[in-house]
Amino acid sequence: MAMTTDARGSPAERSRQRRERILDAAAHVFSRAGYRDAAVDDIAREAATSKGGVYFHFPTKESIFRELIRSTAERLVAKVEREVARETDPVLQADAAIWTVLRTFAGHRSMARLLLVDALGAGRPFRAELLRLHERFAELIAGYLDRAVAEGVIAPLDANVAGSAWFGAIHEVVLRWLVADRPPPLERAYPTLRLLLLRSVGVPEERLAELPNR
Amino acid sequence: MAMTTDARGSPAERSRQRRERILDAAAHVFSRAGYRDAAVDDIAREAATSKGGVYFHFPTKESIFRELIRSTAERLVAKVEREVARETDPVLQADAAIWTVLRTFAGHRSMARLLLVDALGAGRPFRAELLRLHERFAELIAGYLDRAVAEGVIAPLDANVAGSAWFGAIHEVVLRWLVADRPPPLERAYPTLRLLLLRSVGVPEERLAELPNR
DNA sequence: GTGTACCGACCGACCGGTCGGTCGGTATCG
DNA sequence: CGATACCGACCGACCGGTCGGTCGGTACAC
Repeated sequence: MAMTTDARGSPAERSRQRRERILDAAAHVFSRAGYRDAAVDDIAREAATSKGGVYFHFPTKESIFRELIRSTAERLVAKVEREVARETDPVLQADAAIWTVLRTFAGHRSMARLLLVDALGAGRPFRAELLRLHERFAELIAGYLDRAVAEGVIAPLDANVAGSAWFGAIHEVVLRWLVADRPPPLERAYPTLRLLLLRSVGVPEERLAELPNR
Repeated sequence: MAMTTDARGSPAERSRQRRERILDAAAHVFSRAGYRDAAVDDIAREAATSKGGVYFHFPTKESIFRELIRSTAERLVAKVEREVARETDPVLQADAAIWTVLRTFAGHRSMARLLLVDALGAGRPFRAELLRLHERFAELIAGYLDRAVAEGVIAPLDANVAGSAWFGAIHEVVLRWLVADRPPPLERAYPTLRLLLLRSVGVPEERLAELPNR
């Protein structure tokens, strides 16, 4: 009845799956131990393969981590942009972005750990990459704010600083949730955070009153 | 005329100076290479002493770093509290805190690097310590906000979330300044940041108009 | 004043462990 | 019989920490 081996699919397919298994294991190990303290041997063990097996699929330890970060961030950005695109009003777009980020992180705690915590302990090159990621999010936000200014919804402001500040505020709130012992649901911070952020750029109180409930 | 040796002061005094020299060198090396990549030999070389000399004054590499972080943070918190105490109005207090932090970091770039960037790459125990530091600052801010609420200057809000958000916003703006190639003066972000933060908690526009110029 | 005993400060060769990466080999499949 | 995938023993760089030893003072006796 049950197959005696799990040798399903073509060789190419099996190889792809193995690669994926290694990536999954790596995500696990990295977010448990941090980049430096995660040994390739640990990843190999958790992926039920060997160090040689890992190095067959990836040239370096660093490349595993990079790929993990890149694809994770990619998915998040895409998700945010998709949700934002469903709205046309800049205020609602900003709100949707905040909500999507919080909700996604809330549902993927270890992914969040990887992206926000571990990547920092990984040495120079990663920090640079991570900071570019920060920048990317900050610019995403700055873009929405600029459009809000252009449409006259809010008064002009330095969108770069505001983008960084928004990103930093969200980042820190998520970080606190990540490192707390038994944290309340992340979503609970949403109403306060949304109010703070929207008010900070001068969205008028009337607009704030008519925001959707979540 | 000039002394032929630089052997000034009592032995005890010389020892204290040496210790200080090592601490200075460590700050340098740590903020250049990050904790993990900073070898004790490097610190020794930069302090014009030897590894053994370093280990005479400090029990472990970790202890050097801890002392550096602790004393630096201590000084900053004390400075902020001193500046805040010169004001009585909660809004002006918050403004003074923001200004003090920005101005201090602006004047001590490598110190800021140490505190905000390197400490993160230093492994588990430091991250914990660093996060307690975040918490401390966030609570400092939350305290001011609570008082502002109590005095009826702003409407009630979740001061914990707001404290984290404020801290995160400031943190990120400073971080961006730290890692930029040739950044504009950090103080230039101050007007925007101050406006964002104070508005975010609902300080009325009239109050914002009467803030001091810097 | 000077010999002597002592001590804190400092030196740097060395040890031991860790870990990323390599390489010669083997198994499995088409 | 090749090629692809995989294995795991091994290498070597690196680095925190140790330890036996040196050296410049200082105190004190005489």
